[in-house]
Amino acid sequence: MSHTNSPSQNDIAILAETFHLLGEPTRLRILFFCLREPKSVGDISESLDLSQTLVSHHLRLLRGARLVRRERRSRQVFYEVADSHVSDMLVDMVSHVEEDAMDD
Amino acid sequence: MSHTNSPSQNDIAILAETFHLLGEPTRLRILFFCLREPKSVGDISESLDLSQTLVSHHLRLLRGARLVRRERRSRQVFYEVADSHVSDMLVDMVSHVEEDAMDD
DNA sequence: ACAATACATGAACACATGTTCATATGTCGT
DNA sequence: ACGACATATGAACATGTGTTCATGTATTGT
Repeated sequence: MSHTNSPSQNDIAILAETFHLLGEPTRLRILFFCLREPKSVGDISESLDLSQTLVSHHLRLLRGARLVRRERRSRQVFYEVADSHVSDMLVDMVSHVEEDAMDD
Repeated sequence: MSHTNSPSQNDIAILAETFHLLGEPTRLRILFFCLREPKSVGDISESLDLSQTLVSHHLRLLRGARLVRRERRSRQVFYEVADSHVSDMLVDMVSHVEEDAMDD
């Protein structure tokens, strides 16, 4: 049974909110950085060359939409892409983009 | 061979631009409306209850990112989701969202 | 050529948002 | 308890963006 009917008003809202959060280079970089394993805020900040404050702000938004998980380890806080739905989604989108790039 | 390396700087930019365009309820509604078959601007405008001007503006952005195609038929202009990459992407995202909704 | 239909474009405005600065909160070692 | 380290929060600012209004362009029929 293939899905031909249009998504509900609520689905649209959730989709839009999700896409909106993903539609920002800095946030995307953060997400891909902690796609495979949990990364500390400091690690993200240094590795991506972003201010700690900025990283925290973005992580808060991502966590609000349940795109990342939080885990405390003593003084540091580690973030990781929330679940396989999200990571699959991101990986799928990369393949789409890379395939599209070949069409030019 | 599964894809574990992070996307290039350029991929990030394209991804972000794409997600950004999708992260808007009005644009998403337009996209899903002309997902299966070409729809005229007037049809989109009436069916989704949006001003014709607004629809045109959004379609311009969507076309700029090659998310929709244009086709003239005499006086009317029809738009359709550009290709199967884009439509698959949209359909996949809907399933992700609907599956996630079950987890609550 | 003119009017009418269908769509596109540009300016303008209100509003949202990414970033920075300053500061607060939490956690560990001593 | 205190200082140091790691992260979070709030205000403020500049910039971006969705929407509307007014107007322009293209196509068809007469």
